Amino acid sequence: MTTYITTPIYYVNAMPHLGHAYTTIVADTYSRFRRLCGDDVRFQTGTDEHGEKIVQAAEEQGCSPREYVDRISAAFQETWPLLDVAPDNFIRTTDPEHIRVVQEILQKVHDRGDIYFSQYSGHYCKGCERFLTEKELVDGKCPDHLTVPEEISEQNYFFRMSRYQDQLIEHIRENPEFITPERYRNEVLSFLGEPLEDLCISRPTTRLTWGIPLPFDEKFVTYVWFDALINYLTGIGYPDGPDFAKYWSVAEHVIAKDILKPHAIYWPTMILAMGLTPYKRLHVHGYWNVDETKMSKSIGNVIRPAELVQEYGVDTVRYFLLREMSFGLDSSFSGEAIVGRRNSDLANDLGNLFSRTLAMIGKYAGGRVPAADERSVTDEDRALIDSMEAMVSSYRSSMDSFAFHKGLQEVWEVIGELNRYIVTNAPWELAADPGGKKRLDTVLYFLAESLRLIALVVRPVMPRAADKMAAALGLKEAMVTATLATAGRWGVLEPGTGVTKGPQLFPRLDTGKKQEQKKKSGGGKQKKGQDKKKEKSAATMEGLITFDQFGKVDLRVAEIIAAKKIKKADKLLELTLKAPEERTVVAGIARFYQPEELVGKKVIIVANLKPAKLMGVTSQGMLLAAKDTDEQGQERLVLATVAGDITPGAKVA
RNA sequence: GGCGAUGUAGCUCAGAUGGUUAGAGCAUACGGCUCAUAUCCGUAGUGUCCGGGGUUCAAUUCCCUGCAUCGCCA
Repeated sequence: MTTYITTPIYYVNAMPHLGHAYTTIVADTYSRFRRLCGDDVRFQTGTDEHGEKIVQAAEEQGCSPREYVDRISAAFQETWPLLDVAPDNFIRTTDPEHIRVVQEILQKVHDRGDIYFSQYSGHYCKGCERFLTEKELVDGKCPDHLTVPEEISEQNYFFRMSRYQDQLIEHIRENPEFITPERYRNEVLSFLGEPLEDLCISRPTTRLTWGIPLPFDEKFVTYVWFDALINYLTGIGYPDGPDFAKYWSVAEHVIAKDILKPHAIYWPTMILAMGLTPYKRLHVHGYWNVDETKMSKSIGNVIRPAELVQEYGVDTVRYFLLREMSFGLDSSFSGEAIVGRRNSDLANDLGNLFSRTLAMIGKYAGGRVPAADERSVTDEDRALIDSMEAMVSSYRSSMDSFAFHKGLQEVWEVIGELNRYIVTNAPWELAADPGGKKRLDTVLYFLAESLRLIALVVRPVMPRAADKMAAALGLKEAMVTATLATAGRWGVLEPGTGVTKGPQLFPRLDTGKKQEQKKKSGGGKQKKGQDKKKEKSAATMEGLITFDQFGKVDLRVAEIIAAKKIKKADKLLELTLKAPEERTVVAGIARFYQPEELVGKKVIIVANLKPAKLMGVTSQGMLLAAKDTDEQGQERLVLATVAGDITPGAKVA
C-alpha cells in the first residue's frame, strides 16, 4: 500500500501558531501510522509565498519580498523538528521547479479553453485582497478592515470552474469518503447547489509583481489559489516524475475548515480541467479555541508551538492535541487541560503502569521477562489477549478514519484493564507465596507483552515515548521498526528479554506552589484524606488565573489632573483623573508623593474596582504601584506608569 | 434574510430504529491495596437528556414551535 498525505502550504504572513502545529501534527501522525501499517509513505508540507500581503509585510519590515519569505519559511522549517514532525518534502511556491510546473499547467488549461480573459469592475479591498460585493459593504466600507475599498476596473483571466460543477457534484456523491467528516461534505454539496462562478486567477503586473507570470500573457501574474494548490502536484514530480502516478492516485489532504472551499471546490475542478483524477480524501478539522475566545493576534493569545514544547514536552503536546480534539469539531485549548491530560492519562495511567510492571519484573524475575506457564493461564488471561488484539484492530480502523481521539481512547481502555489486572492478580502476593512462582511468571509475561503492544500503537502519536518504552522493554531494533502486521499480535515478546526500568516516562507536572506545600508537610505521613485533598487542590488551583479572569480587570492609563491631601489622613491623597472620563480616586501614597508633583503624570489604574468610601471621599478605582524596602529598612513606593506617551483612557492589557 | 448543525452530570463529550435503573473520562466524597510516578483498585452521588406543544399505551429519542449558540450562503 502507498500513502500520500499533505498539509496545506502555510501562508507566510504569520509565524507558526497552534493551528499550524495541529494540522501538521495530524498529518505527521497519520504518516507514521501508515508506516506502522507497512505503507510506502510520502508526507509533504511547505509554505505559500506569493501575493500582495507578502509584499506589504516585506515593505513594513524594510526588506525585499524574497528576504521576507525566506525568513518566515525558515521559521516553519525550524518549527517542525521541534514537534517531531518529519515531512519527506518541504515545498515552497517560490521553488523554481514549482514555478515551472505551475506555468506548464496554466498553459495546458488555457490551451483546453478553460481559461478566458474578461473585464469587470468592483470594490477592491486591499486588506482582503479581493473584490467585495455591494452587499458586503457596511457604510461603504469593508466590514473587516473598516476601509473604503478602491473602485477598480480591470481585465483578468478566469478559470472556467463552472464547466466542472456537475462532474464535481457527481464525484462527491459517488465517493462518500471524498470529503470527511460528513458535515463538511454536506456543506460543500449545499454550496454546489447554486451555480458556481468562474474563478479569477490573475492579477495585472501593474498591481502585483510578486507572483508567477502567466505563460500566455506576461502582463499578469497568477493569483494565490491557482499557484498554491498546485503544490500538491509539483511536490511529487508532476507530470512525469517517476513517483507521480504512484502517489497521486492515493493523495489525501488535511486542512482546517477555513480553507474548505478552495480545497473542496476550486482544487477538484482544477484537477478535472487538467485531465487528472481528483485526490482520494480531504480531511477537514476544526479550530482550537484558546481560553474561550478564538485564537487571534489582536487578543494576544497566540500560542507558539515552540513554547508549548518547551513547557510540556513534545510527546505531551502531540498526545494532548490528538486526544482532546474530536477530529472535525472545535476544541478548547488551555494549560489546565493539557496538564490534566498529562497527569491523569500519561503519568498516572500509562507511565505508572510501565513503572510498576518493570519494577516488578526487576524485583520478582531478576529483570528478565519470564516465560508464561501454559498450565497456569486462566480465562482472565485469555480475555486480556482478546482485549489487546481487539484494541489493535479498532485502533487501526479509528486511526485510518482520522478519529485519533477515538483510537487513543481505545488504547487507554486497555491501559485501564492492565492496571486492574495487576490489582486482581497481586503479583506481590504471588511472590510471597512459595508456590506462586509459575503463576507469577505468567502474570508478568502477560503484562510485559501487553506493554510491548502499547508501545507499538502509541508510536505514531508519541515517537519519543515509544522509543523509551521499547528501550525499557529491551526490544531489538527490528521490533522497534516493526509493523502492525508483524508485531501487532499476541506472543511476539521473547521470554528472557532483559528489561530496565529507566527514568520515569512521564513525570507528573507539578507547580512551584505544590512543591512548596510538599516541603512544608515535611514528607511525613499525615492523615491521608487531608493530605491528599491539599495536594489535589494545589494541583488544580496552581495559583494561576485564566485569561478570562485577567480580562475582567479593566486596567487603563489615567492622567492625573488634580491632587490634594485629605484632611486628617496622613496617607491618603484625593486624585482627579482623566481616564478618559473624569473620576476621583483615593490613593494611599501621601507619604511618598507630594500632590503637586503628581499632576500631569500618567499612571495605571484599575478602572472597574468596586467604588469605596475612604475618609468620606468615594474612590472610583485604584492606582497601581510597586512597594519594597531599601537597605536602610525604609519603605519605598513607586507608581506604575507607561513607558511612552499615550492617550488617557487607553486600555492596558 | 435563506439553509444547516448543535443544546445530555460541575467540566469535556458519547448514546438510544421511541420501551423498565441515560452513559464515559475528568472533578468531588468515602473505602481498599502497597508492585508503582502520593500512583492504582473499588464504591457513591448528582442530570426537568434547552423551553413549549403534538403524535403514541409510552418521547430525552419522532413531528411542530420558541429560545440560545455556532457554521455555511446571500
